[in-house]
Amino acid sequence: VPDVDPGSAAPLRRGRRQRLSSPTTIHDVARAAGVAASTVSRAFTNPQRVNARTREHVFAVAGRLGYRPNPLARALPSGRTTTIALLVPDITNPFFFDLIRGAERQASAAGYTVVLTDTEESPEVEAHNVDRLRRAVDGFVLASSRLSDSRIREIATDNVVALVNRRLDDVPSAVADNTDSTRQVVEHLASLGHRSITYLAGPRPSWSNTHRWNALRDAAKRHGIAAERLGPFHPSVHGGAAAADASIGQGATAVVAFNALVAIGALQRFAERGKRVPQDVSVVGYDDIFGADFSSPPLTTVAAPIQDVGRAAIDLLLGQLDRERGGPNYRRGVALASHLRIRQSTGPAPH
Amino acid sequence: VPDVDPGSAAPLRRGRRQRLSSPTTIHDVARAAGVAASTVSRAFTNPQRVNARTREHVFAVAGRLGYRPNPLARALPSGRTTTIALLVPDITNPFFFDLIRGAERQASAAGYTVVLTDTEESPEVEAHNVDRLRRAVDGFVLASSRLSDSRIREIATDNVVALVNRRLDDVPSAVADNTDSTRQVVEHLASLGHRSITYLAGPRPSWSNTHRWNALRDAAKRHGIAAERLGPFHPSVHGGAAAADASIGQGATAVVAFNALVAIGALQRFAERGKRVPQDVSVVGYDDIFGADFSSPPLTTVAAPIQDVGRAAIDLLLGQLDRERGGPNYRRGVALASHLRIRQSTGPAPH
DNA sequence: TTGAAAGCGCTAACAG
DNA sequence: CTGTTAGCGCTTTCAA
Repeated sequence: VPDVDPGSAAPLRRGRRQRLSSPTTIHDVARAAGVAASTVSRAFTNPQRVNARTREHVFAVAGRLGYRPNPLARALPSGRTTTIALLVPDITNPFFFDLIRGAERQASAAGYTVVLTDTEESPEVEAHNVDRLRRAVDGFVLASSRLSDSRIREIATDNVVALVNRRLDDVPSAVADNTDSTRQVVEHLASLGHRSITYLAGPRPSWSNTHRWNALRDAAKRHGIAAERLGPFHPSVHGGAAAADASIGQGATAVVAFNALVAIGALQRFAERGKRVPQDVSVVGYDDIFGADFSSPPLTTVAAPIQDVGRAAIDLLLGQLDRERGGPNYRRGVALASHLRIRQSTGPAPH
Repeated sequence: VPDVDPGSAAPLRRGRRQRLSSPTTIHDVARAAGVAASTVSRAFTNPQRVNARTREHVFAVAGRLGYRPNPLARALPSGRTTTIALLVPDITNPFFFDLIRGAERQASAAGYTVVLTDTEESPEVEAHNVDRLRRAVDGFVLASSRLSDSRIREIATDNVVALVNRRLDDVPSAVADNTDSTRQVVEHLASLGHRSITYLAGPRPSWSNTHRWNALRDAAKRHGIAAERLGPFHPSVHGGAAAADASIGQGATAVVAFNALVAIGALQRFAERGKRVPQDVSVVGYDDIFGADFSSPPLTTVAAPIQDVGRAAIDLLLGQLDRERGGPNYRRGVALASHLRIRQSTGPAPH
């Protein structure tokens, strides 16, 4: 690569981005190929509507010139950015890894880019991010949204939205259904002789939190077992420590934590406080995250096909996008079943 | 849920995005404020270059109309997207959480959006993602890139890039420096009576892998200790199982794993194979990830301020962007020191 | 300090 | 099947 053309003193570096050689445009290709710019455009966006020979010629020239369509310029007139925003409340929660990966893969497969933002458990940050990305994406996947129902409806009015782990009329959603798996949890604990279950609650705005608690309370009632609720606690290992202390104060023998982070935090705190798991207290957590299988002791969890949930959410979103363009594939929502995965943190009730 | 509004036959849904009321533009504001569109534009991008009174008036009108600048339209003429791409080789590796969060926070603080992509340990996917995002972002942060030096140089020629955990002349980078912490590892193991250390290698294209192995070999030599290398292994818990088996075959008494995922996988495999840690074999891993503190036994690790590394990488990138616009704050690179965090996976050499 | 005008690179009618 | 022509919403000279 020759360093600099000695003939040109100052030029070559005009424009605002000095070292970036100004990229090949549709016009460069058109000129070099001896066709109109619109033909080049069509060749790329609607190949079947241009003569096979000219099309191949255009592609050849474009390839030779290293032409790459500018996604921004493409998005402006069409309104379509082929970008999807994925909002999660806590990017450091391993629960979201698989969700993110599933969503990313499904989106990539469809030619979409996903921009990921961390809302840090704050409804305000979440709303602000939506606002900021509004015109830069084709739609939003709100995962475990902390926004109010009304705020979500509002957003869904003038944006394409799919929800994850949240149910709301008229807004498509992909959720992990914990109804049956929670029943399994209750029966598992009941069979071990537990007469009372303490739920360590997560964030109030979390739909999953309510869903899980309701399922637990109902199943417990059906089995004639007491169900208590403590919290809410921050959905992290730190929150788990607080939750453990609270449950000790309450004399719990079996706790079911809002999520595995809280459960793992509780496990650690129980150990510090001299409570043996599962001899003194049994611990169950939702979400079979990384680490749940090697905690001390390994954690009994409710496992959901979360990568599939991520995929489904993207499908729901793309379905709506297609519907807007007249496509038929639009679904109201999906619920994927989860199941109990028994490990060593649950055992017979004490006494 | 009412199925369909019976009152509206077909209308209400015109344009390509039916239910989206066409958003307020700069022209709407201009008209309503009785000024030229360019004045509205200036008011938002260069406030000090428009009369204070008109500026306030424009803002008032814009606020009343709910005007939001369209980032795409803004990016087209200016070439600036205020978006940064962050590429990581494995989004499910907890190591990257804090990196991502640090980068995200620093970027947001500067008004930038980050798009995150998972390259799944593949140089091809990585190169492809760069290519695809080329014109949609202002710059790239390549974290633990799996690309070759020459490919990275090539990319850095016509893109703004910052590297994480990779050193390369002329390309700014933020790295966790493991030189001193690796010396600490060697001295720690030596003081426990180990005479030989086995390194469980990570991906060949990983700079960290080479960096760590070199540091280990050098420190071992200085202490008159043997250093062996096994691998490469896939940088995951699965790779760790293979690594454990290999090290058992080799009779290792002290292993240092490329990363904590491999170390945790090895821990599990050692347990399955009846090897006690640390009585039979000591285990150390790089990266003090989520889970390292509650594995069985808790893992001795090399901990780095990885969130700060993420921040630094963004700073490096923004520094270059500013330099392109004439700003001075441009730095070649930063190296943040890491340190040994001793837990229970290391102990006296057997015999 | 402000307005008019010319694009940024691409898409999408509309003719031909 | 292909070319011409208008923009998409905004920025940015250039004059006034």
